[in-house]
Amino acid sequence: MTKPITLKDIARETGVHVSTVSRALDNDSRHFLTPEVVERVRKAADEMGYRRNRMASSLRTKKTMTIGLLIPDITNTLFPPIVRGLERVLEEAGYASIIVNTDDLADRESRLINVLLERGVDGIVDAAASQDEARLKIVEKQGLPIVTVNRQVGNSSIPSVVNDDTEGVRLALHHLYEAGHRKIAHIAGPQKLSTSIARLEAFNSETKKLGLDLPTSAMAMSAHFDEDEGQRCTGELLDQDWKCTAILCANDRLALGAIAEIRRRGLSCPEDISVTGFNDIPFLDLIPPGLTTIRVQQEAIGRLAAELLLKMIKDKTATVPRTTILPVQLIERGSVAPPRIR
Amino acid sequence: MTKPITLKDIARETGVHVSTVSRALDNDSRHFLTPEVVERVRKAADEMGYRRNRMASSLRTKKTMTIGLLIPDITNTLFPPIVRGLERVLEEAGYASIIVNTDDLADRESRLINVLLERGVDGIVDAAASQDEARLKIVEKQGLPIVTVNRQVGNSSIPSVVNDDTEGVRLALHHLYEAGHRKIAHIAGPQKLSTSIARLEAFNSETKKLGLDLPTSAMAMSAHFDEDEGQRCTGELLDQDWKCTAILCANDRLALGAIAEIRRRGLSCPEDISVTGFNDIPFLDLIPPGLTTIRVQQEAIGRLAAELLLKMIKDKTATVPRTTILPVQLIERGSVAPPRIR
DNA sequence: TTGAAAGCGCTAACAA
DNA sequence: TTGTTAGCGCTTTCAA
Repeated sequence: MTKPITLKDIARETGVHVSTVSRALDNDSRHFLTPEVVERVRKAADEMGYRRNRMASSLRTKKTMTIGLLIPDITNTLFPPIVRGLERVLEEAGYASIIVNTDDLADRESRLINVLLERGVDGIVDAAASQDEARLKIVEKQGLPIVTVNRQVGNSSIPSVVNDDTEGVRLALHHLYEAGHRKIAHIAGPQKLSTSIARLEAFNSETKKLGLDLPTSAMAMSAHFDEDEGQRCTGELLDQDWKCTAILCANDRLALGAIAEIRRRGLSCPEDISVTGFNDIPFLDLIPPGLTTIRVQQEAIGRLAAELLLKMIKDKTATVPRTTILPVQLIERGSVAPPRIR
Repeated sequence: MTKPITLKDIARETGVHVSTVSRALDNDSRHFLTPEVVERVRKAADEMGYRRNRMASSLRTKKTMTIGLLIPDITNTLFPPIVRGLERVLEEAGYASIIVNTDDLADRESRLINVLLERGVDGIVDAAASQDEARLKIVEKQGLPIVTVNRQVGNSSIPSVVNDDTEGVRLALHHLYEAGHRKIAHIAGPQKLSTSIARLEAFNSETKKLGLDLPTSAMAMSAHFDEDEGQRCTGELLDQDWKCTAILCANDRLALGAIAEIRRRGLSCPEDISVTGFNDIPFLDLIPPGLTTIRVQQEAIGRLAAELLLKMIKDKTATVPRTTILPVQLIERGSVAPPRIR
């Protein structure tokens, strides 16, 4: 129960003024001092077990060396890699991060942004951005650097680092097309998320380019990115008269649900119906028939976002790219086969 | 780019002293004031968009309303549920959390504890505890509340919230025994972690109680909790003269590796060799043959740890249970069958 | 019930 | 090169 050592304590011990101690301990100002003093102070600080009180220094410098990270849900395997990527570069630069889970709930988002603001974060990385940018405008108005990752906010000017959703859908679609599929359905994600919107749009425009004439009922709308919704939407798709031979899903969990529903109906994937996913979450290779999917670079997204944010923090007037798009990759496994002739 | 409103601003606006404003905004002191003043101040604060500067208040009160969370690796699916459980109860109580990843590296652990200490966290939840308690002693000596979760530190007095590792092993072992297995091997986890140690000890004592006479080579030691090590250890087990009919693995990922290696050798699970895991990570039900495992309550662990920590923060002299053990549950799937008669 | 004043620990002008 | 001084925004005695 020893109480923390302060600069004052070290000053008393070494016989110099606190400001001298402060300078000796600050790498940017130590060169103002004689090496002997610096040495003496540092040694004393070390021996006394000094630890800088960042609250106090933040109060003076207006920098907390902390950034805020908004994510929808840390238990969703999509996000931890982003967190790691972020922390890798932030930690290096001396920043810590406060992570909050919004559950994709608007009121939670507002409340949690406030939590971050109260704690004086130097910047925000938003992996939980909704399409409503009102809340983020508040942040921008404070002059606080912010970047969204994985998702973008409508047509706002907030910089974002995202996956190439369009290319991913194109890749999956062409893969199905080349396997011989013409009647391809799409299970879209929740339309309040930019990723879902982008993927649905890509699906529409690419199928058109391919000359596929799909009924509107070829698109099923999921309410959540989960297995249950994948299952429900697949049911919808299979119940109608128009019969698809393949389902391109907006993410892996929807695809897993799709495969489950296909099986439940006594059909099989890929023999009766081919399925593709998006994201390439862990363990997909172990789950039969092996989901063919689009691999995204989540950790890279985190790293790039951190670098962008750091740049914005260092120079508030820095010009940063409005959108950084990361390449995606088709991962072929067992869930796609030529359509059955029928 | 508006700069933050301070108490001073509100004081000027409402014509009262800053200390009055402070009191009006503090639920514990507002009753000293006339309701009219409170009302007037609060209204002004609201309209002006006041947001408390927690750095400043922390400096005075020595409370940051922030707790630190040490985890080995957020991308390991075992930990996010703990984080959620923690945050659920901490957020409720007005606390935010700083999460750091130690990668189970001793020097990172020290450095990151220091990061948390510099930021003046009010308490620490350590889900990355190693067996070396030296680093945590520093924390305790500061009088800073700390609790370990999932793991315990040797025979220290630091409170912990853990799963019932012993019971879990007993459950899995008896399940195998009842299926007819007598030659049961164990793939142990890294012996620097308390969970691994506890599970290995339980394996030893329970097999003894059951009267199984196992050679020491029935125990393979993994260096990491991952698939590769599971595979390597299984190779070791299968290469020797003593032939096991079942492998009890210290966690699910080791078990997944074990199954892979069994298959690679042209054998099959559970027909030739039965396998059990520990933790019940997501998607296990979708991976054939369906790993029989022990389900642990990670989110509950997080919640309980948070409640414990809060109690310790509120009352530094509070007596808290040294160990809180959560019940575990056997989840039967397809990876266990009677041994082949041979 | 409100105000005045001090100070948390630190940094940064300014002075010497 | 070092010391002096002021003050970041807040809370909390003490006094009125």
